Amino acid sequence: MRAKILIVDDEQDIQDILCFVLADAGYAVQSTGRGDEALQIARQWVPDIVILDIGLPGLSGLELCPLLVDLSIPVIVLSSHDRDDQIIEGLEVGAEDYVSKPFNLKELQLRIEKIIRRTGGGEAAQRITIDVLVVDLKRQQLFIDGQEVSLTPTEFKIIEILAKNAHTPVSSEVLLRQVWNAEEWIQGTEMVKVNISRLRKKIEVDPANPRYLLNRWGYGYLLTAP
Amino acid sequence: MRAKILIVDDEQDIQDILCFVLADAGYAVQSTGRGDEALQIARQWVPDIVILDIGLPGLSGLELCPLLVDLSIPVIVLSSHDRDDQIIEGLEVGAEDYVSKPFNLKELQLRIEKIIRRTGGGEAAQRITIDVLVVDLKRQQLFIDGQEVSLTPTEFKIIEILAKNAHTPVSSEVLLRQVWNAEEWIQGTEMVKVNISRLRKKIEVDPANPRYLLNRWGYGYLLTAP
DNA sequence: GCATCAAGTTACAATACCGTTACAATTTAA
DNA sequence: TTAAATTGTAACGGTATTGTAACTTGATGC
Repeated sequence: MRAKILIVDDEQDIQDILCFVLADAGYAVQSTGRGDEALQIARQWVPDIVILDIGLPGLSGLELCPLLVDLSIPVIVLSSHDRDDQIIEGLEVGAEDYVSKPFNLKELQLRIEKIIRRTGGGEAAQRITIDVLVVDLKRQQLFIDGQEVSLTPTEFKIIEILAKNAHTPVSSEVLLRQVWNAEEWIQGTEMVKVNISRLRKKIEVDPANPRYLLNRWGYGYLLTAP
Repeated sequence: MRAKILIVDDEQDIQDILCFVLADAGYAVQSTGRGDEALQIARQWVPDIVILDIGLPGLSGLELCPLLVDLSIPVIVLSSHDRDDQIIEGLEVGAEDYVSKPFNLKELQLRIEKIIRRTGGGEAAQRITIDVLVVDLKRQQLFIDGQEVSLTPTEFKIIEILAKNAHTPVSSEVLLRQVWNAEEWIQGTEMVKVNISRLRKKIEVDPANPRYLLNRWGYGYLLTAP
């Protein structure tokens, strides 16, 4: 899948240029000039990188940056060339990298590539995204449309296994083995049924007609998107 | 173990300043003005980071950089402010990061810390900032909103581990292992519970409804911001 | 339609986890 | 050495979670 980049800058010119160049370089790009909107997009779209102008009107870049870092999205901060202290501020609020304006496009691209290579290739997938569902394996959290849903340990284990096998059904037997470490089970699949039911109550709008956590009759359960 | 930094610059002044400042910041430092010598030191001493002036006489920085990258040592490139193309050259030969001369020392330090934290090399991350919480690892102090909170040694160890895993829950088992060096523990998690309780009394406004030091049922404790 | 089995729901009891308090043991500072 | 601070232990209560059972709903094949 193509890497997703979100551009946050109030200058329309810069938005346009970056959008064009980065889209041309093969990235999926979205852009906005407003901080609050950026946060919303970040939560729903979950970009791989955010390029953020620190001198943003409204919700300022300095405020926005740590929020993005909390979502474990790397941030490249843009700022004016002469303000030396802004570099430091930018790095202190947790930005992954810093580029000063007026910036060299090639430099920016190289820095983007570097981050993507690291976050994408380096460590084992920390989070799994299935449409609006985001499963953060490290933080043990589930997000739906950017909204956190609090799950109990067993519930999360189920979601984790289903997410790792997204779109394909997982049988109750496999779930029993993986979640409950049950090599042989005298009991039936009671626990699976009950926990699936509990899960649907939490993550589905209408638990009776699930949209994400589906069942394939005779095969098992699967996590998917509408 | 302290992180090791090798400084490669032909200007004696810069060598001296960097040596002094970085040694003061708690790093183990070596420096040289010659490219071939730098390579030799890198092979034998195996620094965690090399700070490399790209405009080096003899074996040039541009040639040296990829050799260091081959040794999987991250490189921060130093270069003159006005030469824009040097940034690109620097990044293209595999440098991890770039700082232009005349550089701001604080910026350089932050970039060093960032790389070290990522590569997991030496544990030289001096301070960890989580919103209004600042954990000073070197001085063993905790600040909340700039106000110092005095902690006992064990309390600080707990905060340190939680800070290093900011926003992600750490289980009692891990805490026991890391704080009390308990490979196997006959006792239960009593000490963890009690110490967390004591910590909350110190750092929370309302210990019964904590805002920073939270617990996620079944997962563990985490340090976060409201 | 009906028997059968998979799947969903509900309620309840057992359990695991967490927070607090008090007190003893230990270490540190004066 | 004494006093204070720190740390470990035990016990209790409250609450979230989990397993179990009974029952209902829905799908499938004859």
